[in-house]
Amino acid sequence: MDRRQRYREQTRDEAKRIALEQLAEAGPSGISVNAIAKRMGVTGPALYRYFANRDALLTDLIEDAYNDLADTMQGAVTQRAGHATQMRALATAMREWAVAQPHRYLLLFGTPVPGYQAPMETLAAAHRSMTAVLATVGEDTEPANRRSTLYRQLSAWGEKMQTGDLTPKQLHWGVTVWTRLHGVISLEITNQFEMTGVDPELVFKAEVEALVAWGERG
Amino acid sequence: MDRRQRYREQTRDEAKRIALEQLAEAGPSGISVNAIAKRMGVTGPALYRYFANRDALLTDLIEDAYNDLADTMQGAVTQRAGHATQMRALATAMREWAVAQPHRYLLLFGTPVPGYQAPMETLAAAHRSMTAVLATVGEDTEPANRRSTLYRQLSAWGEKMQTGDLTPKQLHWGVTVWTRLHGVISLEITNQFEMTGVDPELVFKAEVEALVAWGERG
DNA sequence: TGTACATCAGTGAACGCGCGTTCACTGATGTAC
DNA sequence: TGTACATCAGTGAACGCGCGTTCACTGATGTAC
Repeated sequence: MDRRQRYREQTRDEAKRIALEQLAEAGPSGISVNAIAKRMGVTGPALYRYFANRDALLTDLIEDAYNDLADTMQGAVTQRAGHATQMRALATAMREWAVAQPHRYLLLFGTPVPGYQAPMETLAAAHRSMTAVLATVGEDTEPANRRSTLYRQLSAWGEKMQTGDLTPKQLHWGVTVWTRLHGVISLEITNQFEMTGVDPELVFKAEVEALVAWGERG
Repeated sequence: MDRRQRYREQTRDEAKRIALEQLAEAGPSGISVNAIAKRMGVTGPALYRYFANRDALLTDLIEDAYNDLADTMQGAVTQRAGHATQMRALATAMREWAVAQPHRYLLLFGTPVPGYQAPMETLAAAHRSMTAVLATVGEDTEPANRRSTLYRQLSAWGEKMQTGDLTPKQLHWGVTVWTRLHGVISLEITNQFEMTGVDPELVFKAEVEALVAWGERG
């Protein structure tokens, strides 16, 4: 029977669900094995049947978040056609995901968890989001200045990521999309706009349109 | 005699210095009253003569960091002339400050410290950085679309901040400078560029030049 | 279908540790006459 | 200049709490003949 295995997965999922609630309420350092167990109606050591230790649990949460975000962004892009349309869909999907669950976004891109070293497994999941961004890239018409250090580094990165025939200029565009969207989103979900009375969503949309305009200019 | 008072300040400063070391090593949650006292060769309760409690200490660190960053940015801008030159100086100063002490930058703009509510005092310090950004703003020639929601909110914010005769468009420029610089800087100091092999400084410089070019276009 | 054995979930005690904060107290440093 | 008093820094014990993790053990669930 695999009833045991199904039960194992349910228990793991419940533990992670509660861990996410703790993350939302008290940040990464608020995630406690003992407290999770107590809320599951079980003693602390019981959870060590399901996670090697606290860090393993954290790794699971991080990997899940990367994958969830990447799925959301991929989904937004692949269901649409045209670079401008894809760009807007990607940006909206990314922001809405982050605003709906700021603690998960900050788990990935906020202050690094002290003493925690991300294992290799999470890297693959992280790459998938960048792939979605690169799907919104337009054509590259002008010949690039291949001699600049930045473009050489971008080329090397593109080869490592197997992005196929994307030029350094296109990769640079992808990076810029990423940093600009992150800039507005991260300031929004850390409440930095609060004291200004300015709606972060409007700032975000304006930034997206600036990107679209720039993208169409080539 | 004010020997006592000078001694008080020295003790406060030493406590804050050690707190910053803890912040660098173990994040905000790694700041511990007892551990600070121990490293000062004193018992835990002694520090309650100098700080009402742990949150008051945190508030001090945050206020200091805001003021330090604002001073750095103000200094970079006021010593130079010309919008493009000021823009480059401001951006460089901001990035170098953040890269030199990422834990302090993240204390201000990273994941909010759970359970900590920033008091009003820190707001004034926060505003000073934005003022430095707004000093790099160019002329506004075109008439703005004053009917948009974003521009109305920006106007209200400008009046509240007493920015004088800056137009909504110029305020929007200031916000955009802020979000774009923060986007690259925050991803750099959370090591998100590490796995790409791309030098964040080059990405940053390219972003600054894009801002300069946009600023000169008007 | 029934019995013997293996697997595994969960318990409870324990280890060693650190935390923020209060309180009554001692002893040193300053102030006023 | 000397003495009486007030101020203040720091101590040590205590409170109540939570943490991650280990270990030997019980009892239930599954598997093999």
